Amino acid sequence: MTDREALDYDPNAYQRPSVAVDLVLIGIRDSRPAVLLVKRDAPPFAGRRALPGGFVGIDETLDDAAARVLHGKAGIAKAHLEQLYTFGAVARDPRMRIISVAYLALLDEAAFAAALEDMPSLLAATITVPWAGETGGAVEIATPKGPVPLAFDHADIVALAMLRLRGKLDYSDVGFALLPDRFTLRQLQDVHEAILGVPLNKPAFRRRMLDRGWLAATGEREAGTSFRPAELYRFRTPQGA
Amino acid sequence: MTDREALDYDPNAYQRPSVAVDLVLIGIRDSRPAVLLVKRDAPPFAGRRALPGGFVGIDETLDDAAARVLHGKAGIAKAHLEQLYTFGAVARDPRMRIISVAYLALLDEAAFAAALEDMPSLLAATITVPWAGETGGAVEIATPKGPVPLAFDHADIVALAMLRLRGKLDYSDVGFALLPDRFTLRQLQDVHEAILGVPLNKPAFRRRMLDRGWLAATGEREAGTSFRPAELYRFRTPQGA
DNA sequence: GCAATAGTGTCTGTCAGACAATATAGG
DNA sequence: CCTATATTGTCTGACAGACACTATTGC
Repeated sequence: MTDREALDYDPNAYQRPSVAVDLVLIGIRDSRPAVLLVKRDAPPFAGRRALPGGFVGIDETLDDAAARVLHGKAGIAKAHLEQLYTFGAVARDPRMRIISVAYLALLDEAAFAAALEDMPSLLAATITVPWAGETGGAVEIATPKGPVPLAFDHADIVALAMLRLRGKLDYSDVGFALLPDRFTLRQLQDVHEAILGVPLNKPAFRRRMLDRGWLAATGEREAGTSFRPAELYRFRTPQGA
Repeated sequence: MTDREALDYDPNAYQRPSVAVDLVLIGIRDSRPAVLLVKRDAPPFAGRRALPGGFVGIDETLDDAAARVLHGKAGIAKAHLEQLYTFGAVARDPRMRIISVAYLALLDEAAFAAALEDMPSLLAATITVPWAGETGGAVEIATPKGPVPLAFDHADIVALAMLRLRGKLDYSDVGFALLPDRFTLRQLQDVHEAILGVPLNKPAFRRRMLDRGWLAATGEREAGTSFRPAELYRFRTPQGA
């Protein structure tokens, strides 16, 4: 029996990796996608920015660990959370073997701003996706002061998060997770344009969204405009399907 | 400092979960999707069928672990392998905490048959997906002798694999991973129909596939038919995009 | 020539993009 | 009335489904 085969029978005989979750907290700021980052105090990558993360407890599910990090490290009570991908390169953390389950977390503009307010240690950086079409290349993560290099393989994780977001935007409800409870069609279109990085045709967008049956008109109108106010809609989880 | 917070700072102070990979080996048999299963010898679920899997070594990546299981447990040298999802329910294995990274592996008909031949311990079971539209419900896994109950949460993993396969079929190259190097358009359509579970329109399917630019005509024809032989095509990885 | 399937042409409905016209709120 | 944006209407081109027709091979 080789060492490799022994792994199949006696997991206790071998060293186990640590398992962590890392969160890509995304919101829309000034019509651009942005991500919330923490600052690392200790080596490796001391001083660099990183995704909020934490180890998975032996008695907690991955989703629970993600929710705990969301609450503890970002001070956010509730957000759309979905598992993204699991990163398992051997040397992705130079200290020891850590396998990281990445989660995508989506915040509306108010929740994003509130998190920044409540946790001054957080930094918001805008994400720019070079229009590389399908294949997910690198993304630029920057503040007005300049680019923000990330620790570990976290830039890859953000890039994958944007790719996933783009892919799911049109056929799933992720777009609504970036908006408040009530929103106008223009706000919804702004979110889609920010994620996709391209302008969209207004009448076509309206038709498509309304025909999907996901929107319920509230009868209310937005306030505070100096022009014709738009109708407020609410996301309605699809019925029959 | 609470126990939870301590996890963030000292991973060695707490027990680590084991990490495994499980493979959903899918091929098309008799125009139906099928999966390759191993038989469990030891408890829990002794005697039941399960997905081939193994623990992840401390010095191997997740992809490497998946390739090792592919080779060792299924006797397959090469297949399309892609990470599917990571399952982390606390009690998914009653013995101990095992987090499993599920992989989707796609085999063409010959490779599927060869694996069955080479490893007599493998069982091929057909997968039937109830036409539940989008939301991924349960799938039926059965042989001609009857339904095959799976160990652990492996039935959920197979269900997710089918959902992913259906979702990616039309816009990615996964369909070609289920076919040999050279194939006819009819074979390609058969694969799509088997995965989607619905008949497709022949002229529209041909147009769509040829317009995508993924197919290269070989000039050769299939042999052994008693009627007009179809042209053989080869998958050509997209150029410009 | 016959059987059976490969491959093509054409019609039609659906739908997105483009463009423009109309509606409406505050000032 | 004027400004700025919401909302709607219409035209057009791209494309999928339906259906029928032609092509080709073995027998």
